[in-house]
Amino acid sequence: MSKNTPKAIRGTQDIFGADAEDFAFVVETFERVRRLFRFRRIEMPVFEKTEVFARSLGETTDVVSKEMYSFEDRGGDSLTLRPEFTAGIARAFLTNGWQQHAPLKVATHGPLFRYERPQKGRYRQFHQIDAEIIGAAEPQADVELLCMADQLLKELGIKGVTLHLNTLGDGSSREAWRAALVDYFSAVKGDLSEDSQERLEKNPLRILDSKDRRDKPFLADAPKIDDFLSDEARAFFKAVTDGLDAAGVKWKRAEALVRGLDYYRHTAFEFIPDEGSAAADALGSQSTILGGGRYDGLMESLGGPATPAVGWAAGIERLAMLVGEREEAGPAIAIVPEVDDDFGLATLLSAALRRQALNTEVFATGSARKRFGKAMKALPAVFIIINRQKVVNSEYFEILTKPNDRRGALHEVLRDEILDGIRTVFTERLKVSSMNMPYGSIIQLKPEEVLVLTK
RNA sequence: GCGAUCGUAGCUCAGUUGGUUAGAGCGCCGGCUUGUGGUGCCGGAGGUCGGGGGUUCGAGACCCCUCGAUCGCCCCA
Repeated sequence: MSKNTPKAIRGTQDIFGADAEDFAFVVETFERVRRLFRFRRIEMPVFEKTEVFARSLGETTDVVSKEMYSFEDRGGDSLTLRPEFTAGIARAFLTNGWQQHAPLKVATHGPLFRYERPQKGRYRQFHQIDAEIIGAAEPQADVELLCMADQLLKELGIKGVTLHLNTLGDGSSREAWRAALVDYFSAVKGDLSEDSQERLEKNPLRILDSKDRRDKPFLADAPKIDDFLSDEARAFFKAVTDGLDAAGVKWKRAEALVRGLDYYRHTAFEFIPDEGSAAADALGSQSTILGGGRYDGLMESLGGPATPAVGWAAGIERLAMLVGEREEAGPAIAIVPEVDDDFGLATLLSAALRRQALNTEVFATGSARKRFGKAMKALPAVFIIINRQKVVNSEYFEILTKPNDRRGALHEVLRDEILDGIRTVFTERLKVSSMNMPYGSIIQLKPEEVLVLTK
């Protein structure tokens, strides 16, 4: 590589091969589960006016104050690449009059941008799947959303992950709790870590999940949200947990679980790998794989009517790390024309087979030997080798259908389907009633038959 | 924004206390062998050792800066 070749931007990734398969598997599974739960697909712009994020997330949050990709466009407007989905969806809900569809269940996925230090499972351009229920104040909405998340993780085959659940109460409960925490921690401020002293000013709730040893002694006796919950908030949370129990979704109360962004109320949750699990190992310090909560305050911060809503998002890269290696599957059929003159016949066959919904790849570069070697490496279920033979004065073609023994067991079931497909192509084209074609059979075609085939 | 480790061919890595034309395996290209084929053998292309500066008779190795990667902290999915 020349030193003049531009490099990828820090924190971005080019995804290829097995990793790309993992990524696609996550997205495809999400799409399937989304339909099962009847969430409607939406597409959102990748950038918005900066104020969309500044007003909804809160000016003082780290995301807004130092992690946004903001720029001025040619018209002088301040725009920002979306650092999350929720704010943009809320904006769309308000500007498009989607109130008429409320309660509205929507889902989307795509890239997000945050100027952060890259590390394991964390990038500057990263990707999330996202689900939201807007305009539903009932705890049933929280339950349905969590059921969907739970089923998604199960269908992805991710094990050793637990739903950690908490309530932040309604607006007034949350404020009372926050004030009590500030009082409590201010009294011992000098003994707290520097980080937590700062959090005391900016985000006191966050002190609760501090990892610093100096903070730990004070955490157990800190004020609990449960002592500040209004009767309504308590009833709401109970309805959520009862619903989860009814649906068979396992959960664990996590009193220290809070949300960083200002707009959250009531339910807050994260799916976190169990300690010592393979999932925890694979993720390093990026422990949360799916997180969200209720954000009843958001719409008002954007100047809209009070609108209750609840949602979650999950990092696709993180999920992809947990779904296990998905190899790129080999082709069903590999076609190897031994000489270039037979490339036309190979093209004809591949086109016909693809129309039969059989994925097919043609190997036609290098010597016959190399062609076969490359076809081997692609691990097809079946080979079709086109071999031109000369016998005395006439020329004929041999078409050899050969199952791949190397991965025989894997393709056992597939083979019959594949050979059926090949048989169909030949019998239809040659207008013969049937064609015997067991594994390893050789079909000899005269030039005039090839002519019929290629017509 | 802070800290630690690292950066040699397309990939995975060797490269001894600084000492001649920087190596291997895999991959790629070509040839031979074999001849219903996945093997073996031979050959070839491909590196200003991330970039810049410095120390030295001499730097891939040492020092500084910078860029990037990885893993933590903060924050967060």
